[in-house]
Amino acid sequence: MTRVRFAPSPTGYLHIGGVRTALFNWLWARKTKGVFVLRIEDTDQERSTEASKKAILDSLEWLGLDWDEGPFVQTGRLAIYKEYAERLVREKKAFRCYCTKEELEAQREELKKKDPKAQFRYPGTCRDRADEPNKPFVVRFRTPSEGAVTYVDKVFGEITTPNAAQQDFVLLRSDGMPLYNFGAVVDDVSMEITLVARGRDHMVNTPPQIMIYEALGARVPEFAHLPMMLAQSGEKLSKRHGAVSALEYRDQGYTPNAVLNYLVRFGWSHGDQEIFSKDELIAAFGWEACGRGDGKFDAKKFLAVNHAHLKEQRLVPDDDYAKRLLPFVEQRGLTPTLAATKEAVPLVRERATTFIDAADRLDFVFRSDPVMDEAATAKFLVADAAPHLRGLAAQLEGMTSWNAQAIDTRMHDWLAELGLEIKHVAQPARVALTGRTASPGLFEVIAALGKSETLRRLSRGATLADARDPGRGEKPKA
RNA sequence: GGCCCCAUCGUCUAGCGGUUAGGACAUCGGCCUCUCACGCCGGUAACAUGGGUUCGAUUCCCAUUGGGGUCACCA
Repeated sequence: MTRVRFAPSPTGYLHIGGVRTALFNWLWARKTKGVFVLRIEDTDQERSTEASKKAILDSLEWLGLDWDEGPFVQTGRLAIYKEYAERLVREKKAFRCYCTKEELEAQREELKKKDPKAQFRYPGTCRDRADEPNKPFVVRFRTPSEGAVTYVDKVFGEITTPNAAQQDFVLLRSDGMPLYNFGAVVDDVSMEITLVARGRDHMVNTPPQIMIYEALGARVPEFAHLPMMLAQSGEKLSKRHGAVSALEYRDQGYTPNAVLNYLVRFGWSHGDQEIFSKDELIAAFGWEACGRGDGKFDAKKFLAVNHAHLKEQRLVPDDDYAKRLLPFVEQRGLTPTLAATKEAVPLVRERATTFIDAADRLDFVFRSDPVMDEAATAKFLVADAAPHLRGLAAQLEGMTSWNAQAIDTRMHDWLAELGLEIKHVAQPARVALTGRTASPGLFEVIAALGKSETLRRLSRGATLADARDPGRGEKPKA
């Protein structure tokens, strides 16, 4: 049984790099019908906050990365780390170190003075020191200076690191808190994790962690490291490069599966396929198709992927679309029903790149008096246009069946009689109905607004047009 | 600096010894067209460098260069 985990520390919002790590774990769990464990690594008391923890849970929930066990919280498991640490001390695989922070710091400074390039290594002063009651201590791992650790990474292949690169690293702080490597290993052992997938920035932690597994007599899990996602500049991706928090994308009107789709294609590929539903992702996912090179985040492609999802009924069905769109419409002070929202979705299906964009494009539908764009009004609601708008209204008034196709036919018949082309009336009508020069198709707009509302807006547009001199589009309103 | 890792269009990537080096985003033309989009057609654009191995290297090996990660009582 596969058991994987996502173990963020609650020291801020959930970063999209973190989402990617969670996603790869989640996909592997779902693909193998295994278990996805959520663990909160909150042993850094200074930086951990309850708000961050909530942001992480909210993010995962929004993204649909559901966990099967947890969330487990490390600060709730301190007794376990202590017990494991004591066991290692008893077995002489670890030892108590009574050196103070200041002493270590002084030694570091001393070394730096002699050779600025030399790296500080714990001198081993306490390795065989007798216990000293009532004196604070940390527990350090007794690292062998010879030999090497080798493991086979699921994406990077065989990795060998000499033990000489390691020192007697700290397992337990003097306040009883486990350090990352120790806490993670103890938890992964007791939660029976079979594969650890995480960012490449953790690759250096793997050898010492394997040492701990072996000292504990525990089975070493498999490891899979993911290449880094960097900013366009090549630096680490952070707030100054734009939106990096998962919830920001929610608030910008992205649909969760598109976020997952973009992130999964970053460092993983499946032939030429770019767009995936969640189920397709689960079916296609595998470590062998993961790349090893770091990459740069591309906001434009991300947007394009979101657009691709919003376009397809298959990926975002009308019901789902309407449910996610509605809050953005409400943000504009409008309160259509969910049903009305759903009816409007086809108008923007192929146009909207985000739900915010969709809400903007549909503003005229849900607002009884559409916001009239100044330039559009000045250009198209001119005196020449008034008769066309009234003529169109007259045609529509007589219609019995109200749908885009019928409206299309009726309008073209009418225009043919007059010897006009649609382009002569389309823009004035569009501005009268939507307030803008750009909108969904005119017949669809008319069909969506309904007869009485269409007639009302056309009449109002004609009135506005009357107020202008013929052929002089620049006149201000009276 | 030590240790570890990486290297195909601007970006994400396909390629797993022999290809006109493919796709997507972006970009530039064009078509479609009631606007905006969608869609369609086409263009520009990449194997970091130097050595090997091989009949033949983008592909395998080694260097160089470049980039990244990490060196805490953070995670």
